[in-house]
Amino acid sequence: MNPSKTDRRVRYTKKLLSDALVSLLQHQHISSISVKELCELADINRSTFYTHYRDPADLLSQIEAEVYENMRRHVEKQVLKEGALPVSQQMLTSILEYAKENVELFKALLSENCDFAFQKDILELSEIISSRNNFEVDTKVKAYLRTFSIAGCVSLFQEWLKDGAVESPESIAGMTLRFMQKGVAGFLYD
Amino acid sequence: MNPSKTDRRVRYTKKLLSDALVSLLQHQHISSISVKELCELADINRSTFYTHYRDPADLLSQIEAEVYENMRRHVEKQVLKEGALPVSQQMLTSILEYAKENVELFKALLSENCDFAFQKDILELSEIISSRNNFEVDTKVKAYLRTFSIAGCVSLFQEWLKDGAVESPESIAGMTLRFMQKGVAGFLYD
DNA sequence: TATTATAATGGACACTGTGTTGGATTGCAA
DNA sequence: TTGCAATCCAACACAGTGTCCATTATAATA
Repeated sequence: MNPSKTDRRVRYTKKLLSDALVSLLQHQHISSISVKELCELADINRSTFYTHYRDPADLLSQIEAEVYENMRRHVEKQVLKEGALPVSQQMLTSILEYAKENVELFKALLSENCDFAFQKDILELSEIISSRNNFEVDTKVKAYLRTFSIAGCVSLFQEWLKDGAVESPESIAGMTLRFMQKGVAGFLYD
Repeated sequence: MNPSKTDRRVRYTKKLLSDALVSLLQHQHISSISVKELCELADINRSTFYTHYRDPADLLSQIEAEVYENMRRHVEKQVLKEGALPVSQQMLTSILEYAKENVELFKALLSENCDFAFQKDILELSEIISSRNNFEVDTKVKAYLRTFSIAGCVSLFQEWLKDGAVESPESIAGMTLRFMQKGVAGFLYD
């Protein structure tokens, strides 16, 4: 299908490099990862790396784009099912299930070791989802609220993943929505 | 007072290097900042840098420690004044005023270009402040709530600073507390 | 002010990672 | 089987690193 991936060798090489990068990102920031160590871990020749990517950040952005695309499809499917405008329990659960199936990957992409492009994508995605939520208010305050909520969400997910994603996606989704909608209040009286 | 700072030359050198680092941190991640470019910007000899710091991250952690100490004192003074346990409007306002007086510095320390040590310090500080808030509940949920709230806070502050800190510290403090306490609800009906 | 201690400078060193090249080798696809 | 593209491998000049040491400049203080 994808012309750049017809050759099995290419696919294999890219997979090895991606896996190696995700693995390194568990402990190091993207800008401190050298091409050399990445290639050694992936057991790929350094020259080969350069035939596919400009540098590790380039590889990262391609991984991000791919995962984002998967998430967008996930969300779209969910929207079709429910026609949901505000973020629903089901929507969030579905996303978290996908994350749980790819723990290491999501841990890496959401962590401080990445360039936050992924988090910015999520912010964008959330704007698309709730864009029709147009109660007319000061847009600046609205922007602050969105920033507050999404950052809170993402950090909560991070912690969940870091601790091994033991709780069910459902319960995390429910908790997150309560925090978003009611803050501390939603925590106390429930 | 501080024996390591008796010599004026040392103080001056350290100041130049700190300023240069904060300036570079506006646009680059700490782990991508080279000693060379840092010294060129500060107009300090590279050898001199090494007599004071191990690497740029070392310098950063010293800056962080100093700012954190200032913040801790700030908070303590406020606690004495009010004996406040939950974070109060005054407490937050006071912190934000301090941040506004040092915009570039706080932008750098809170940004994605730092190692998050500072944000972790803030999390710790918040735990100290609200430690006596011991309504007995599932501590895991409580931990998630704290993560959610602090991350939201920090991101909101980041955005405020990035846009030039035009709003008053009071209004930002008020908004933040409403978000924390009531979430979206606190935004809608007010 | 003159003296002394020490901080900063500037140049040199070996070392490591970078990005590129050209040629040899491997293995996919048709 | 053959042709072609992907991978490997060795070598290259170049950048930044961290550590010297001799020299210069300047702060502290007698």
